[in-house]
Amino acid sequence: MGIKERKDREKAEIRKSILEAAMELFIEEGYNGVSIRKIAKKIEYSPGSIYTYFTDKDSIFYALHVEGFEILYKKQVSSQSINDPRERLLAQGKAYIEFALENQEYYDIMFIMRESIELICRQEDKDWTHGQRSYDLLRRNVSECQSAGMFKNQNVESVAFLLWSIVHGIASIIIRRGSAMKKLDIHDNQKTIESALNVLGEIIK
Amino acid sequence: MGIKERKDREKAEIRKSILEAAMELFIEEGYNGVSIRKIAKKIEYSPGSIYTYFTDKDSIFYALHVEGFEILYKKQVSSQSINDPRERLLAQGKAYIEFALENQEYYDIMFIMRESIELICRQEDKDWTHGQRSYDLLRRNVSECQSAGMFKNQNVESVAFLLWSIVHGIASIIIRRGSAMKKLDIHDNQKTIESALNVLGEIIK
DNA sequence: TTTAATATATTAACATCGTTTATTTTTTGA
DNA sequence: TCAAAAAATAAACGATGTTAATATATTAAA
Repeated sequence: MGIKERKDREKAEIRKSILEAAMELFIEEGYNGVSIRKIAKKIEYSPGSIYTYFTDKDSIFYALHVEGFEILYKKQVSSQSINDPRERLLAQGKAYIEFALENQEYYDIMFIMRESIELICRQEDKDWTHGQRSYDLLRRNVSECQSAGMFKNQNVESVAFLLWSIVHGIASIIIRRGSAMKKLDIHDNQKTIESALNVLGEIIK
Repeated sequence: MGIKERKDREKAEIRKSILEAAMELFIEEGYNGVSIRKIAKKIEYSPGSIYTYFTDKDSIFYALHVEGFEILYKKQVSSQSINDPRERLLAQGKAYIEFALENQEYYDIMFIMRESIELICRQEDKDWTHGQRSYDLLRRNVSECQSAGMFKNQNVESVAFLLWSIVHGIASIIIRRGSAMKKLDIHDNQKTIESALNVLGEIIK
């Protein structure tokens, strides 16, 4: 029964090439550059064929959103090896922002864009499978920090939400307002992030 | 010379009605619900007429963005009356988030949306006049907190950027991921924000 | 008041978009 | 080899932003 397997493999390959083409167009030409017709032209298929692999345009972005969470989670896990809970938490924050800046388009799709997020709500029955896994990691780290004496008299949920807000805030401002920041006397993103995280490190005790 | 004035007034009124129609459509039907043709129908003009008042669709969103900053700045100024610098800073943060949640569509246009922000970069010669004013207020407050002994050994710019990131993070997560949050065991936005700000208040010393 | 100039409004067209349907081509399994 | 199934296509639909040619008001000067 190797034939069906090859078939599946081929289907998966075409699917992948659609996602690759979509991502390339998104990087090169922005959101408006991503059209079914352009994707089709890029992979040398007819526009209609795309609908054999994806139900609509939004679901292409949804698939990219899933890809993005895979990358993020791997990165997060690899920063989990640190023993000290406080250091581990800070490293996770750093990894999150690093991911966001190294994969700005993925981050946009995963956390900022209207289009993909609207679909997620439908697609996942208002659940949020992929984000959940990453968020659970954060919660666990916060909880372990608390066991180590940090965040006294604080709710784990509140702290986790606040920390996520902080790193998301930093990442999304830089992604969306990078050029405006230059006029706020913020010139070096890398340095700004570092010092912001330093302030955060000083502050979190 | 009252004629020219009346003329200008009339022009301004039509302009305003375009913006009102655009905002209504945005609130009622989301971004895709805002089209030149629908705006035109709503104000009983032909689609082409819109272009007498705005160069393109993006510049309509740009105008809304400017409106939004007017509202935000007023709100921020009114929370400036508090004497204690630390309390004033916290109040400003609260006012910021309050504005964001009470005017989610404005906030979206001002800080999250791709379309309007892309234009801002062109329109304002990569400057950011309207945000600048609000950001200066934040900087001043941070600076005065520092004079009062807070944020020792910290850079004003870094602290300001971090604080902006925090409130922006909270606001934008709730606006974009409100439904997903329910699945993260976050049910009451208002309570979450309050306790997140409480943690922040505890943390900031 | 009439007329020329100007500002505003409209219509119709263009290219593009996402998506669907009917049709054709290709591939599969017996 | 051939019927059935799957995949790919072309053509069409309605909708979009925008523009150019045209028509209609409105204004300022004669």
